[in-house]
Amino acid sequence: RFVNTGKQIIGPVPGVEVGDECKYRVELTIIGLHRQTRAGIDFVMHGGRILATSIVASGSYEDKISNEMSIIYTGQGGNYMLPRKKAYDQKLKRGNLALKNSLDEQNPIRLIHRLYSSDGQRKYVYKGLFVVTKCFRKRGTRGKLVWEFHLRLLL
Amino acid sequence: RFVNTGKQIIGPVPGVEVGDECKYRVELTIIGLHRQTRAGIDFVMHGGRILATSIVASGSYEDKISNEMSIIYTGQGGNYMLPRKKAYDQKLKRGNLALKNSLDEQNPIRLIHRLYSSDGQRKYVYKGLFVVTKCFRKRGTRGKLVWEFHLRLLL
DNA sequence: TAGACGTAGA
DNA sequence: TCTACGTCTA
Repeated sequence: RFVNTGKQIIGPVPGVEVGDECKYRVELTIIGLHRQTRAGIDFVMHGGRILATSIVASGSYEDKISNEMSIIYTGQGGNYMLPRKKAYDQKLKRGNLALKNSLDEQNPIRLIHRLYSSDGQRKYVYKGLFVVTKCFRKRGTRGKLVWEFHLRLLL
Repeated sequence: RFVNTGKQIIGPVPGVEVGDECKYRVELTIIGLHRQTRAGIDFVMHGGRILATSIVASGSYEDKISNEMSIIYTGQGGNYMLPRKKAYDQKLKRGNLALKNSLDEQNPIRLIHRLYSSDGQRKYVYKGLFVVTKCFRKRGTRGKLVWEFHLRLLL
C-alpha cells in the first residue's frame, strides 16, 4: 500500500492515512512520512528556502498537545527534557527556520505523535496535516531560549 | 516464520536460517538474533557468568573475515575505525568478558555480517554458529590495547 | 543512568 | 563530517 518514491513530499503521502502507526522511527523514514531518522523536524528546499514537511512529537521537548486539533511544538536544539543533555539557546536554522518559513507559506505539515499503547508499547501515530499559526521565541524551563511553534489541524 | 520468545537464546534461533537478511540492526533485535541495538556483542548470564550469544561484524572495528569458515573479531570499546571517536584501552568486561568466557565454555555464537548488495544497499546477513578458538590482547592500529577473538564455523 | 560495530540527510 | 525529539539492554 505504501508508495515511497524516495523524494520528499509536501502534504499527504500516497498510501498513508491518518491513524497509521509505526513502532520505530526508521519505519517513518522508509514509508516516506518523515525522512529524518532522529531529528524531529523534516524539511525540503522549496522556492529558494526551506519549508517544514513533517514533525515528530515524542515528548523529548516541552510540547503541548491539548487536543487533536492543535499542538504547541518546541523547536530543535539544546533543550531536551533529558537532564544529561547540555542546554543551549536554539538557533533559527535547520528545522526551526523551516517551521518559521512554513508560517509564512502556510504549507501543510504532517504531524506524527509518539504515544504508548495500553500494553506500554511505544508507537508513532500519523495525526494528519497541520499548519503553523504562530511562532515566537521564549525562555524555556531550562533557562535557554527556545522557539515555540503553534500548529492547528487542517480541515 | 520468526518465533521470538523475548528471551535470550544460546545457539540457533527458531525460524531463522543461515543466509537470512535484514536491512536494519533493530530488525535483528526484533527477530531475536541479536538483541543489542548498537553494541556488537550480545550476551547472557549463564551459570553465574556471562557468555556471548551473538556478534555483529560491521566493519567499524578491525575485523578480518578471510573466508566463510573463520573470523577474527575485535572486542568492543575505544578502537572504532572512525577517527573522530576517542581511542582508549579495551577493558575485559561486558561483551569482551563474555567472549572470553565463551572460549572456555565453547558455546555456539551466532555471527551476523554486515555487507553490501550489488546495488550498494547495506544489509545484515546471518552466517551461522561459530565458536571462539583463541583470545588474546594486542596493540591495535590506534595504539591502544584491543581484545582479539578468533572464531570458526561450527560444522 | 550510561553504553553501544546505528542511520539518514544536510 | 556532523547533527538529530533513536533504542535496546545491563
